Amino acid sequence: MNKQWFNEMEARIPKGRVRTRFAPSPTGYMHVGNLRTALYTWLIARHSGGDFILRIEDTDQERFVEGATDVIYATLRKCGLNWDEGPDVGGPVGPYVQTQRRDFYGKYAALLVEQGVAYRCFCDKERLEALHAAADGKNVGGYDGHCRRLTQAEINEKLTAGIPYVIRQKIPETGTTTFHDAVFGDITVENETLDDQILIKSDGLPTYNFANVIDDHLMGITHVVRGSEYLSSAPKYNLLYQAFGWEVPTYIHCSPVMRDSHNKMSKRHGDPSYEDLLAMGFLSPAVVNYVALLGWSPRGEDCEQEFFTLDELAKVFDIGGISKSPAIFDLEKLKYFNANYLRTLPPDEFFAGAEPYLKAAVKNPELDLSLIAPLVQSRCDTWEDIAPQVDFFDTLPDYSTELYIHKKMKTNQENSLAALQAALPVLEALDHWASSGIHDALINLAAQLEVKNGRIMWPVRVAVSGKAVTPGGAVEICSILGKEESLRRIRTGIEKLQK
RNA sequence: GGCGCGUUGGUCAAGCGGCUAAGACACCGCCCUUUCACGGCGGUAACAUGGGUUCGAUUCCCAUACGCGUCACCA
Repeated sequence: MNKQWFNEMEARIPKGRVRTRFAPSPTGYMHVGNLRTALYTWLIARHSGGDFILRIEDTDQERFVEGATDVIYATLRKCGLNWDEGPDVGGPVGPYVQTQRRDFYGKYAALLVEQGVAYRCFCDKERLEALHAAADGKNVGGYDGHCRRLTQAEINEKLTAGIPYVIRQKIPETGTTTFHDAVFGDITVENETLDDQILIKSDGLPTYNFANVIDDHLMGITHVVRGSEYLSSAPKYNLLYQAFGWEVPTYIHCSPVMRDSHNKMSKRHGDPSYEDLLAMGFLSPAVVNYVALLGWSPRGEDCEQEFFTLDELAKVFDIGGISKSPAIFDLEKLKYFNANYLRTLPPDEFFAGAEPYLKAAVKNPELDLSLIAPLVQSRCDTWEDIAPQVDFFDTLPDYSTELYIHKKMKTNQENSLAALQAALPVLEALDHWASSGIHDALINLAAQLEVKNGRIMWPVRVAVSGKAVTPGGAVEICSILGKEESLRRIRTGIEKLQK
């Protein structure tokens, strides 16, 4: 065995700083749970001024999906989760794609075989399936250790015969193994319940569990964030680290993000991915903010704060705030976050984001969209809420005169007709069409007629919008529509009411 | 089934032996107001169950129930 090579690998490992990694497999898209894992991983690194590394785990060739890595890159970028090392940017401990590291795993596995901590297994599929069938749900788990007992002569014989083999980890038959997790604490299991798991598959590629241990060590990873579904395979890692004499990183297992109390969020159920949420009109920072709070909460003096920028999160994020129990993804609460982000956007940024949605609903080039935008800024959960609110600017909907009836305003069809008939000449007389003038004219009219403002405002607003609920009031709408169109709509209202 | 993990209001959650058990979303009411929204104020609503330990348990321990995960040459 080439000792020199192992020493060189060790020498590359950066020491003395926090290093975390996000290690997705390119098998699908970025789901909310993945995003959260990436976020926590990034936050832990940034909190300590450490390194955040991107590693692609593509050891399952059957599940490889073309283009999936691009989605990962794009999502991470859009969220602001920048990485210091990765397949595209390189780094001191590359390569950062597992299939490009396949020789490494073989060498370390051979080392374990040499030490007697792992062994070659020549059992074929049929035998393993028979084993499974015999076990049939009984408490005898996994592999029976058949090839453990092969003599060296038998091994050599099979090797020269070219029989394909895997390399399995030799788990002690007695005793217990204790594994420590930063979220779940100490977990102790009986070794006899542990399976002699496969380290190297017969295609020569490592299994997830083995590749993880090797890569995390070789890349100097100090904190491993992953889903709690890996919790039960974690104790076996300790045995591996022990065998190599390596330091075990801090493990942080996170409970899943659920769609309801029984099921995880999943593409299969049609749950939205990060990309889907953006397409649904959500803002990336709002999604990130909300997702951060699904399974983590700030403690101490920040414990009542819920709005955080990425930088603020990096500052206050701590592992102790991660929750053990699963969290249900609540679209209503995401909407609340999004509405808040939308509202606090500077007006020009809001307009920039809203413009495409405004254009889709208001085609008339005469109308100034930049005047409509501020009207909807405090009235949207997502961008998608814009169009249905502003479409009346484009064309007056055919509405029922019932809309003129309002209990609190004390309006009905008759007095609305009168109000419109009174308002018409007053507005016609205005030669400068602007909010303040329109406002004063209508308020003065109300005063003159000795009625509450609403008695005039409500009918006018209904007449110019054809809706019971509108962004902005009569004055704003009239001013945006322009004199000619406003008067035309008021006349239409009068006609409708006269019928 | 074995093993592991979890369980505070409908939801996210604080709490880490002593509290009238925070806060947020949603919901309801009031105020503001020319509608709606925003904003302000207030309200309804929770420690899964049973045993211990303790002067005292949401908090510690043990059962039970329910839920989740895992028992692959998938990650």
